[in-house]
Amino acid sequence: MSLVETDDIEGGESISLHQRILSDIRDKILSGAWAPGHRIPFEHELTAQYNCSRMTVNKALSQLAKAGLIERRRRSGSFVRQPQSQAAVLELHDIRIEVEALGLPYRYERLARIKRRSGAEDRALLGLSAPGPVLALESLHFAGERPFALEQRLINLSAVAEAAEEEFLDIAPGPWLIGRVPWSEAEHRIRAMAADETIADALDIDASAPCLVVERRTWSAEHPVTHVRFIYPAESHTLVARFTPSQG
Amino acid sequence: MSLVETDDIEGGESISLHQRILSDIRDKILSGAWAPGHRIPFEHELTAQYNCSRMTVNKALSQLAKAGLIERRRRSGSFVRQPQSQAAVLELHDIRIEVEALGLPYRYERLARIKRRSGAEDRALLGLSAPGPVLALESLHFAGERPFALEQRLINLSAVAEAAEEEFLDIAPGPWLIGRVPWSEAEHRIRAMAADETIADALDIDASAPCLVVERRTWSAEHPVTHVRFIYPAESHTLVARFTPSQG
DNA sequence: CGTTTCAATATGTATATACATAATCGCCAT
DNA sequence: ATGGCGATTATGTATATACATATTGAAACG
Repeated sequence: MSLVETDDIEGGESISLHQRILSDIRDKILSGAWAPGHRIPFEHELTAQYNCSRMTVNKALSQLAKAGLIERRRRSGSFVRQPQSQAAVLELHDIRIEVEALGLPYRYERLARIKRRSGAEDRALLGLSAPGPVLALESLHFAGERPFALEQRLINLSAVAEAAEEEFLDIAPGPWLIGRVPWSEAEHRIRAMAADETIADALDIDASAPCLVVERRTWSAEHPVTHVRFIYPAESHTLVARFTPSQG
Repeated sequence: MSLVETDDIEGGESISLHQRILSDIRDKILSGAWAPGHRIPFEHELTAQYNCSRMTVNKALSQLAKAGLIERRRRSGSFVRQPQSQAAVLELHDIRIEVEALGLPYRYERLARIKRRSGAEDRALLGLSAPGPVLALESLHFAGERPFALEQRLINLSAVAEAAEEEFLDIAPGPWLIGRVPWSEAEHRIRAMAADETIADALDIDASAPCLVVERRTWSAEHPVTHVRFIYPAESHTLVARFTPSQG
């Protein structure tokens, strides 16, 4: 009814008001319209603007605060934070969940898919001793409009034959592999790197900008399954891992 | 109601009910008490258990869903999700051991040592709510002739009073703290960064060269102990972490 | 016997309200 | 002036309530 009537776009898109406030503000921040340090409207002002209750506004703002986009100060208001703090967890690395945890729409796009006989480099990455068929995939993960991560993956077709039949147009290789192939061991390598031209191009960042690189090799019962390299723009990504000694 | 009365340790720490529900459930899941697929209590059951309104329960569950720990299905209930955490193993690394493993001679050099009352930034890094004395240390770790890592550390003197008497000229803060302070929890943040001039100078690399930054916060029994930031030149360092799925 | 319909149920979203808490501003007294 | 103190203000948390929506299970129907 009159609740959703703040001029809808002609899509008739029926997203929740809460989502609408959230993305409105996020857009303002990410587009730079509201620079870091800028004070965003008070809850009661947003309440008036969107013609809704304070609880609804509050929930949206709390969410933005938890995502690290804004900082809230009692009696003073809410302020756009310095860009940082995109949080992710090292544990299982499902990019969709990472992105959605930030409250951003997730999108996946396959860039390339090549089936070939493994060369020396492929074998080194996968840890194979003998040549064999491999599938090389390159894809992009988006958070909203921006590229979030570039994925470069090798799949050992000797270990996962069914992958040869999959196009990976609609599903990312990570989720596809999970559940299909029980993994027994994995190794992460994490490092920093300057973006070369190809990477900078794909991620839409400056050439030689610093990137965080996470590589993972996975084995299943001694057989190499896959090698994947995720490349994140430095400013958009921080890995977070929390430990407690021994017992979980 | 017996649930709510666990009542405060003598810190008077009064966390919100919402936080309490959240961590209760998270603990159940992460400890394995509630396995993947398990149906967690309905909102109205939790409402009864915690003697609170549905909104409060709903907020907590929504948050868990957004974090990817549970999945919510209308009419059916909420269920623990599949991908259980692999206990992340990035051990607290000792730089001396890293360097010596490379077969290079290790050397440590303290650059600065300042005792001060914690400012806002110090408190943010350590996670302190009230001001108090802290020790700020800056040191360099060498591998052979070359700087291997720059260390910037804060020690909470309220938690580790003896550190105030130590000069840290001959022993690095890391090894000094280990063994003296049993830690109960740690959080790592890993990211890439371009070196600013100060860092480039200390590490003897080009300005704006990519660096790997590892930050760690450590707590002992709820008390913040130390915050440390290691900055490595990108080309000299890769973190390696190896997991085996935590059997459960 | 299969299909359609409908009511029951659990979650999703929103409202109005209330009181707590922290930070700030301005007033007042020294 | 100036240092302290109370009033004001914005956020933090919780409540009770309402209705929407998706899904399920069972009843009604052809």
